[in-house]
Amino acid sequence: MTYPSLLGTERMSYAPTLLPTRHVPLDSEWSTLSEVVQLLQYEGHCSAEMHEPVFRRRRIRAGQSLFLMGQEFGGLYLVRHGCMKTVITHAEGTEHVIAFSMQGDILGAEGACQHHYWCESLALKDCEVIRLPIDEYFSHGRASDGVERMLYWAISREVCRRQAAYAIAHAAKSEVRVARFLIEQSEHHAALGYSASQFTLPMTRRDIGSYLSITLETVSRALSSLNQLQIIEVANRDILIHSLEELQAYEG
Amino acid sequence: MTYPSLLGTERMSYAPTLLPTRHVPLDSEWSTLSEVVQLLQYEGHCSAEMHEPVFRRRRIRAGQSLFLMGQEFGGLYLVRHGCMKTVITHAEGTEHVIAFSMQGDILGAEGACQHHYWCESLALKDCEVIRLPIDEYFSHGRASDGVERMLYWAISREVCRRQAAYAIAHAAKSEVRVARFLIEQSEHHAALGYSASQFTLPMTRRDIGSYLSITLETVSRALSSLNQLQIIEVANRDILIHSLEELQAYEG
DNA sequence: CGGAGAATTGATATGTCTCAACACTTGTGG
DNA sequence: CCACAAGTGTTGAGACATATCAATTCTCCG
Repeated sequence: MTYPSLLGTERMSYAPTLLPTRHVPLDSEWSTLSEVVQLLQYEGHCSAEMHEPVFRRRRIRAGQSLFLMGQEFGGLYLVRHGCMKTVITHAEGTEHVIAFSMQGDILGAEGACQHHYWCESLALKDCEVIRLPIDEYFSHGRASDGVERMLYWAISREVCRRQAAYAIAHAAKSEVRVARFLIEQSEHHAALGYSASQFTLPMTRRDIGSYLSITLETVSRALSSLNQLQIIEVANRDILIHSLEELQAYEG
Repeated sequence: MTYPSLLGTERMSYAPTLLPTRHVPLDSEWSTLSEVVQLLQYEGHCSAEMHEPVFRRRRIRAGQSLFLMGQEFGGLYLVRHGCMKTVITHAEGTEHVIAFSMQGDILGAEGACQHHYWCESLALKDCEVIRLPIDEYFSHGRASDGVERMLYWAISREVCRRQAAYAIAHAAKSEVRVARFLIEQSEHHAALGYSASQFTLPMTRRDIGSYLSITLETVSRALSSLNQLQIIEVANRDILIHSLEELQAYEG
């Protein structure tokens, strides 16, 4: 039911990291605005320095949390490598997956209007994320160099993502939900330049089920069913989509 | 199945309306930044003029659309009076309600990172909305007077709302979904200074069902069930919550 | 190799959908 | 003002999909 590897969740301090200070920790690395713009696929303009290493990176090992529910807001995070899942834990202890994030995705957007994160983001595989200190931009009232606008643009993109996820999870039948989930994954991979027809899922059937509001057994059966229909080929977490058209047209 | 009153959907032109031009239409009215800040319950700072009438209002009669799916983005809208619903229409023609919005809520947030609205927002009752021309702020590269930041803050709040809606619609049992929906409505009313325990729903059972991914019959049965349990009292769209605690604790 | 979690598959239980009938509400026009 | 129509809401019976419980195999990792 629970993930034992989560027990080792580490916290971090949120010292200002907008610019490298005199004492740069040996294990830290920094990203440039240029890299951030590229990862976000942002097409707007930034007048700030593009090639200075000003955005701190952070590694998260599989199973570890980036931030916890209720934790003080410490900025957005941009996924550089790896795969994360974001969950809400209800009072009764039940976990609910609300998003899977990969390269170029934003984490923590729901904390930007609050002072706390509303959910927990944790790594499915070893990850590297870039901290985007929107909280510092916000509180320091910095000059308008286009960076803040880019960060808010990224947040508004998150609204679209959540909306799309909502639509996927609301399809009538479980097999259709699973089909649309696979399409979402496929498109996400394609957008990053990877194969749209062949990929390995980083999450368990239970996670997929939680995301789609169905049980893990139903996810498994749906995948087997789509497999038998020759629309996809499933081997554990390896997915091969034989016909994206059939998958998109699939309505049960 | 469909709403006949929607047929009369009117379109409007999106001429720049940031400042009143020489030809102010007789039927138009304008809101001040002060009013917008108050409606949004925004606590940040704006250095712009607070009491100039710069934000155009627009009336929408019950059943009419504010914007349609795929329509070119023309800014955010802030609800001043009335009640709206936002729907996605799928290729097959099925409608899916993704949000109900009332006073102080933002519409069109998903269009801010695109050039088009992704969904349709239409009035459940006669409404008045205020246009927030974030598109013009964005394209004109305006000075940093705090207004743009406020608009993006409003968008980030939308991420939280969508997330909350997601959690509500993902509860295991239909009665729990309906219970949580009522709690959401109650809290929304309370936040606006209205009664948390007594209110009239502006939407049909079908709309509620679409929002919660259940059928209208199931919504009706759930309400009847909660009524019989003495937790609430239902008479058509009039809701009286006898015990908010029991409603929150209700798990089937 | 052994153990724990992950995944598949089956049998049964249960909740929701579907189809249907009926009562209530609202708005319109004679 | 009433009759009527169309939409809204409630309730019931049966069909169907998914959840639940259970057994087995697979996979990964120490």
